[in-house]
Amino acid sequence: MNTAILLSQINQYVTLNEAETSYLESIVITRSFKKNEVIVQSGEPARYLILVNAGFLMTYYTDKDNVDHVVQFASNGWWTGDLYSLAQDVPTIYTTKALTDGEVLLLPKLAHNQLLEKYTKFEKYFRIIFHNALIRLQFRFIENYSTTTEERYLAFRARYPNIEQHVAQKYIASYLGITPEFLSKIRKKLSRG
Amino acid sequence: MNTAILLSQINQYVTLNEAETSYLESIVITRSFKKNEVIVQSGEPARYLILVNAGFLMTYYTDKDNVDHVVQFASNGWWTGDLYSLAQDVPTIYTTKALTDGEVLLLPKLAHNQLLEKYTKFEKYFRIIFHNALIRLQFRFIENYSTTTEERYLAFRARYPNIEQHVAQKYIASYLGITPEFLSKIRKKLSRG
DNA sequence: CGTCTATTTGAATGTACTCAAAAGCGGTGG
DNA sequence: CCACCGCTTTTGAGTACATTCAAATAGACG
Repeated sequence: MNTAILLSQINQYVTLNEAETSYLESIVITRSFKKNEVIVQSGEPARYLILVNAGFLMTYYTDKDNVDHVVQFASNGWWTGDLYSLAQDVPTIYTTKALTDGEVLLLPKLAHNQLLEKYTKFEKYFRIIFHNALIRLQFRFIENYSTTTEERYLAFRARYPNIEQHVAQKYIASYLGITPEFLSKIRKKLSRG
Repeated sequence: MNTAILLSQINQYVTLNEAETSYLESIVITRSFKKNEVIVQSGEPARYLILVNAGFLMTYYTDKDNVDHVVQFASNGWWTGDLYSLAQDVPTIYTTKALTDGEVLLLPKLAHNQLLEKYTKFEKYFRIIFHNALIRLQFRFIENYSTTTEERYLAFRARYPNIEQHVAQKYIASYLGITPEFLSKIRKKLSRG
């Protein structure tokens, strides 16, 4: 089992001893996936926190008019998973799908809770992880209010240069909150100007 | 010093013993404020996590074109403060201002760090707080993509019925990400139809 | 090669914005 | 207590950004 990425992720913020490391390794599940495979299906309760070990994933939700909206692209070292569904045991509205072949580590809900209870170091780790995720989401939020769509597309390309090659433009449009047609027009404008 | 709200806030998620309670009480600072007073000024590094004890606050940031965008209204029992500025010691882009007379409890940055180190129960508490804040922000995010502006205004009114009376319409418009003129037109339409 | 899906292009439409002016409202001083 | 001042809200006209719908073109993959 390849937990190197998980451990280096965690050791950025806390220093795990042997007991903590081996306990963690004993409870995570490795799962490999193929391109286009669905890792988490909306409508079912979320069961895992997911860490991407290799490859690319995207997560989208389906609104009441049956339109998909991409909310996250995830690669190497990124956590994903529906915290709300995990906490409340309600069906998740998110679907997570593979953009490439790859591998994830699954941390089952129950194991996660036990981990927090058994070693407070993981309380600290997840406190920091949630803290950082909150800051990033706040940043994305205010970016939406103070930049044009064109600027946001350029920022996206700058921030995730290696994602664009794996994902259809319509999903990038969805992530940016615009239609594929309009993204196509922005790209045309940029290539001319 | 009135720490009742703080303690009941925290005891929703963890159970503090006497040592933890009295330590916490020894490090928070009470500060009362008047309507229109600025609690935190953008441009300076954030120094406190802030819990509202009484009254209403709003937090907004000022973008590169000098336009204000309201990001949060806070009342009784709500935390506020710029996590990024606190963590990185950079100037905050947010200004926090009083909408009414009231009182806040201030948790200084250093005291917060000491609290986390000294009692791991607070790691758990803040892990949960950040976790919940993240879920709420994710929800707000997807709401923006899948509802009309009119629906968002109605949802806002339903969610914060007691805030509308304290705050100028232009700030609600700002919170919703629209111009005051457009909110006025939405309201006219709603009152007719 | 053919089929299916993604992307591009264009025309018509709609949603929200800008700018300007009028009306409403609250607080302050005479 | 009322009149005035400054700020907020309303209203309207014109405009810009982004959407919808439809059709043409390009690409991917069996």
